[in-house]
Amino acid sequence: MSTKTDSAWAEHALAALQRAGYRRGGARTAVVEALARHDCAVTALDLDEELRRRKPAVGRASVYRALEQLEQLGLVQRLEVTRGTAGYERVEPGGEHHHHAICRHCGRMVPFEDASLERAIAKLSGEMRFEVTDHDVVLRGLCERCAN
Amino acid sequence: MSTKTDSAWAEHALAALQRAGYRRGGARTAVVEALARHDCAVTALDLDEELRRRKPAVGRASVYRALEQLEQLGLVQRLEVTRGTAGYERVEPGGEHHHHAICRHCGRMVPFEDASLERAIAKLSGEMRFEVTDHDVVLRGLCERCAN
DNA sequence: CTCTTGATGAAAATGGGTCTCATTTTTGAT
DNA sequence: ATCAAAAATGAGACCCATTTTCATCAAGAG
Repeated sequence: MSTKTDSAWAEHALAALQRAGYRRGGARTAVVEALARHDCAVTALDLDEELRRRKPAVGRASVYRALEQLEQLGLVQRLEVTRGTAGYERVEPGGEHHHHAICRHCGRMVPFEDASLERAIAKLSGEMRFEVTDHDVVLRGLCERCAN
Repeated sequence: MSTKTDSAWAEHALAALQRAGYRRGGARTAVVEALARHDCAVTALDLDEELRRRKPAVGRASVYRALEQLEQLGLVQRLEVTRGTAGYERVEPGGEHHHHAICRHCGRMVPFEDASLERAIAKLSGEMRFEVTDHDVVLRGLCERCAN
């Protein structure tokens, strides 16, 4: 969970996109680079605003398109951060990932990871008559600050 | 998971609402009864459509209001069924609940429950500096039919 | 270099979900 | 039972995240 740009992920993602048959495009690349700069879920509109003002401005449609493609390829994870708005964050190639506890009151997201949780899900996925490719766990409640 | 109306839950919910200080109201009661008739997540708009045409028609605002109040009291569980639309389903008084595997392709929801998963989440909730009141687990992938 | 096709952005369209407000019910107090 | 205060309700306007449209541009095959 460093705070600097995860250029390793960016390269990984760009390569995967090319491999998937997508052409090289400025907008999509900009979205990938922006995601590489964020350590936790970002809203599509946040990215849009962030990329709108750039030499060649990136359009909102391109942001959404890129996010969808990245999600499809398993390069980013999508989750609902507040009623009606989704957040996106990169998925590390290794497979390790975290989940989130979201405060009902202030919206703060607290990331966490837990091996036994993952184990339970993996076991379950194998036993079900359903081809599980992804999973999402969201804990809801009150964060430390809002608990009072 | 019977297919007939769960009137026990309806009574439970109505009582809880009253206990919470809400007055008796036709619209809210209608929403509770409608939820009691569904065994798995229903969309707010589905409920709206279902209740709109009734002796005293129920308005959309009332449906959303009732659902929010019910969710607040832990009587119903909310989950994102498709991009941008939430589904609601009753929570049995006992505390036992199920989660869902949602098909990326056809949207079908397959409910499931797993004790070790719940155990992992409970343990985690206790260890975190966060007051967890609810949790959501969603598995995504392809259902039996769409897997081919 | 040229052509085909994917990529892009601006703007309009969608569509859940929320808000407002005038009106009707509930319910505690009289 | 009667009343007034407060809550509940429904229609419709409104909001806002996301999607679609479409005209234009650029990437890459040949």
